[in-house]
Amino acid sequence: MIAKTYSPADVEAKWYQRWQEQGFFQAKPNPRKQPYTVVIPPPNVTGVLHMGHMLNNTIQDVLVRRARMQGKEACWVPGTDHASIATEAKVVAMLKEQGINKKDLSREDFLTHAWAWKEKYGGIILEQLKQLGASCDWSRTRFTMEPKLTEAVLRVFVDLYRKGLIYRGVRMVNWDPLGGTAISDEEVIPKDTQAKMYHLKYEVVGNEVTSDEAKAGLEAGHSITSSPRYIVVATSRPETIMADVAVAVNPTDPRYQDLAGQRVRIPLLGREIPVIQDEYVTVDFGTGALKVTPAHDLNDYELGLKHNLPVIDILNDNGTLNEKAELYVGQDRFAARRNIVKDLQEAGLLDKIEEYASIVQTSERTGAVIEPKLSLQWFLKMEHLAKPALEVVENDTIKLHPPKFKNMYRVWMENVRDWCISRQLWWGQRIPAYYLPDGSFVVALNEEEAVQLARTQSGNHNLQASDLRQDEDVLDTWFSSWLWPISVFDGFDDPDNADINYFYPTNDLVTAPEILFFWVARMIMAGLEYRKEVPFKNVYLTGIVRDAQGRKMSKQLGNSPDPLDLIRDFGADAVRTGMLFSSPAGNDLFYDQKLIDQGRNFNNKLWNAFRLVKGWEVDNALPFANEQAVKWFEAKLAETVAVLDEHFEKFRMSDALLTVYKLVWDDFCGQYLEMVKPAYQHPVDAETLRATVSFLETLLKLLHPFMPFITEELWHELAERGPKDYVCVAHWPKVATPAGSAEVLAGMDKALAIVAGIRNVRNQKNIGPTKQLELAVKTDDQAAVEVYATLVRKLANLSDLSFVSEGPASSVSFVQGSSEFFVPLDMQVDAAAERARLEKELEYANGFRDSVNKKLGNEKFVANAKPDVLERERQKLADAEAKITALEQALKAL
RNA sequence: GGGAGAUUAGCUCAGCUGGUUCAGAGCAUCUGCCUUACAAGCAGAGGGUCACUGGUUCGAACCCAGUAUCUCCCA
Repeated sequence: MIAKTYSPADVEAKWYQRWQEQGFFQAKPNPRKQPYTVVIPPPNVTGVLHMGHMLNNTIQDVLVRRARMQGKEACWVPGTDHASIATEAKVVAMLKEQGINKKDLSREDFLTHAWAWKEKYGGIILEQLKQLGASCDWSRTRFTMEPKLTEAVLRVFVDLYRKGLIYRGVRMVNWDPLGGTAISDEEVIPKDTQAKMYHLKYEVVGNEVTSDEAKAGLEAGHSITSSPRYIVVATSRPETIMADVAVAVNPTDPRYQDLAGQRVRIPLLGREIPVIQDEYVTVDFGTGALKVTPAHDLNDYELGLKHNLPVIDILNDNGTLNEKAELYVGQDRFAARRNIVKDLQEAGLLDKIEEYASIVQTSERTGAVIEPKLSLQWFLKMEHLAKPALEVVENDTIKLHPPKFKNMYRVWMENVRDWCISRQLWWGQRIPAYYLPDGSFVVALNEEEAVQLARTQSGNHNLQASDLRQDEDVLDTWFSSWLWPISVFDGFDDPDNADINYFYPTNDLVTAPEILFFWVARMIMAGLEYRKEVPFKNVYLTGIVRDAQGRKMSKQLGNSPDPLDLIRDFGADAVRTGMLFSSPAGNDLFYDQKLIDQGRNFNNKLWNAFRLVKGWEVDNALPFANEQAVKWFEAKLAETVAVLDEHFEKFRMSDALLTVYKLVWDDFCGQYLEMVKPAYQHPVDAETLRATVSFLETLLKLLHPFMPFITEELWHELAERGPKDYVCVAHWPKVATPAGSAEVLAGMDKALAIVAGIRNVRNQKNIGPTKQLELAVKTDDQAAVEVYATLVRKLANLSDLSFVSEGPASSVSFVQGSSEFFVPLDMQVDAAAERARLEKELEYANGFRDSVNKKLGNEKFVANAKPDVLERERQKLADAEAKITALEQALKAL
C-alpha cells in the first residue's frame, strides 16, 4: 500500500546523492552541445542560507535544470566571496572572544586565523544549497580569494594601472570609523533621522554694524545687533567648527553684502577665518551662512578647492578628535558634539537649536555613521569602462528582466564616479604597489618584478626586495567579484583555455537589484574590457523577500523562518514552488506560510495522481475505451507546453509554474483522470494505461525544474529505469500540436460545460454526487452532443442521456449555446424560481445582443474595424440570438 | 529637490500593437459534500466605477494631459 501522503524527507537526500554519483551536474566543453552557463552570485563566506538565497537559487536552478533537459551543456558554477569587511569583522570578534586583540597580531598571524575560520565555516552555505536541490557543478567551486583568483585580481590591477586607469590620490572618501576603512559610495546607506540644527554665533572681527540695511538684515537672520556683532551659522555638526576655514554666504544675499572679505572668529576657539561669497550657498537654508569645513564634507571640500582654502583634518581614523582640533582632543565625535554644545551654551554662543529631518550616511557593513574623510586611496577611473557597459544594455545585447531597471542603470552609468578600490583591511588581496625608500612606488605582479621595476625607476641597481615596502591596504571585494564570470574559468591566467572559450559568455545571471551597480555593471565592464564580450545575456532581478507586513526579513527582527527548517518540515520541492508562486521578476515577495502549504499540497496532489495510476490493474483483453480523453489531453498538453516555453523565454517564472500547476491539477487530475478512471475494482485497458503513464511522464519532465525531488522519485516509481534513465536528464518535451487540436479542445469545452451544468443543478438542488440523474437534450445538432454522450454520462453520473423535442415535466433546465438541457427530478420543482433564473439569463443575453447590434449598426465601426473584428462581432450576434431562442423556448416549456 | 516606475477582486499579480460573450488567474472567502487517488481533497458560488478628472476614438484597463497616493533610485 502506497502512503496516502507524500513524505519528502525520505527521498530528497537519496536523489541528490544519486545525481551527483551520476555526474549529471558536471559540465565540460562539448562541441556537439550548446553551452548554457550560469555563475552563482557568490554568497559571503560568512553567510548562512536565508530566504533571499532560497528565492535566488531556486530561480537559477529552475533555469539550469530546464536547460540541461533541453540538451544543453548546463554549467552552473558555485562559489563564495571572501567579503573583506564582513569576514574581517567576524574574525576580529571571534579573536576578541578568545582574548586576542587584532592590534597585537602581525598581519600574517591574523591571516592564519582568518583562513582557519574560512576553512571551518566558509563552506556551510554551499552545503545548504544542496538541500535546496541546487544542481551546481560542485567540482568547479571557486573562492574569490583562492590563489588563482587572487592572481587574476592582481593581473587586472597591474594591467589597469599600466593603462593609466588606476591612480592613487587624496580624495574625500566614505570613512567607516568602526571598520577602520574607506568604503565605496555604493556601500553607504542613507538613513532618515531626526537631527538637530545648531545655530552658532561667530563674532565678526572689527565688530561694528556698518549700515542700517545690514542691521535690519541681521535681525531678520536672528542675529543680535548690539556690539559685538555676530553672524549666525547653522550646522548639524558643531564639533567640526575647529576644522572651519571660512564662512560662506551667497553673493546675492542682502543680509550679508557688507561682510564679504571680513573675518570672523570661530566660537570658543577664537581662530579667525574669512567670510567668502559663493553661489553654492542656499539663501533660505538655515541662516544662509555656511561654515566651510573642507576636511569633513565633500561639498565644503570642493568649495575649499575653488577658493584656495586650507584643509584642517581634526579627526582620527577611529572617529575621535585629534590634536589639530585643539579642543576635546581624544574624545569621540559624538561625545565631542555633546560637550561643545554645552560649552557653547555656557559661553552664550549658541543662538538656538532646531529639530530637522535629515539623512545620515551609514556603513552597509558595520552600521557606523560614515565620516567624509580626506584620505590617500587607490581609485579606478570609470569613464572609459562605463561607456561601453552602458551601450550594451541600451542596445539590448544584455537584457534586464524586468526592463524597468534599464532606466536606473542608465542614470547610474551616466553619473558614475571613480571607484575607490582600496580598503584599510588585511583580509583580501593586498594591493601590489611597492614603495621605494624615496617614497615613490612601482606596481608589479610580484616582488621580483617589483624589484626589477624599482631598480630601473630609481637607477639604483643595488635595490633589494627588503628595501621595498608593499602597500598595506587590500582591494575592495567587488574588485575580485567583478571578474567572477571570467575568473571562474581561469580566463585571466589562461585566456584561451577550452572552458572559457566554451562557457563564456554565460547566459543568465540571477541577482538582486541592490547590487545592479555594485556588481552587475562592473562585471559588464570587466567582461568588455578583458574578453571584448558581455559576460551574460540576461540579467534576472529578483525582489526582496518580505514578511506579510512588508518588512524586509532579517535576523534582527526575527521575522524570517529558517529555510532549512522549512525544507525539513515541508520538503525542498514545496519550498521551491511556494516561493515561486508569487514572485514575478523584480517584484518583492511577500512571504506567507500559505505559499509553502500550497507547494506542499501540490506535491501531494501529484503524489496521489501517481497512486491512482499505480493502483490500476490491466486487462489486455479490454478494448481501448478512452480515445476521446487521450486525444483531448494530447491537444491540451501541446497547447500548454507552447505557453510554458513562452513564459520561460520571457523569464516569467511564476507564470510558468502556475501554467504547469493548472495543467497538472485541473486538466490532468481534475478532468483527464476522471474521464479515464475505471470504476472501482475494475481493470483498465492496456492502451489507456500506456497513454496515461506516458502523460504522467511528460508532466514529471515539465515539473522537474521546479520540483526536482518528487519528480525523480515518481519517475523511478512509475517504471523500471535503466542505469542512466533519470528525469533529471530526460529530454524536455517538444510537443507538436496534433492535427485537429482546435476542434478537439473546443468540442471538449462544450462537453465539459454540459457536465458543469449538471453539477450546478446538483449543487442548487442539494443532490449528492452519488445519486444518478437523467438528462434530456433538446438540440438541433444531435450529433455534436452524441459524440460526447459517454463521457458526459460518466463525468456527470447519469443513468440516461436522451434526446427530446419537448422538455419533460418537473425538470430543471439550462442552456448551452442553442441547446437546452433538462434534468428531470423526482421532487417538486419550484417553477417560479426556475422562471426567475431563466428570465435573468434571458435579460442578460438580450442586453448583450443589443450592445452587439448597436456596434454593428454603427457605420463608423463597420467602416473602421478590421475584417476579423467585424467577423467576430457577427458571430457573437448569431450566438446570442441562438441562445435567446433556446432560453425563450425553455421558459415556454415551464 | 531631481528622476524612474506603479495604482486592476480581500491579498499577490496577468491582461501582447486600443476591438472574442458587459475584465482573468492563484490564494483567500462562502455553500454543499468524508463520492474507494488525494479533506494537504471534491463540486459549486460570490466578489472589480480597472486610483481620480478630463481628452482623443466608432470603440479605452490599455493612448494623451492633469490630480492624488505609493515604491525605488539619485542629491
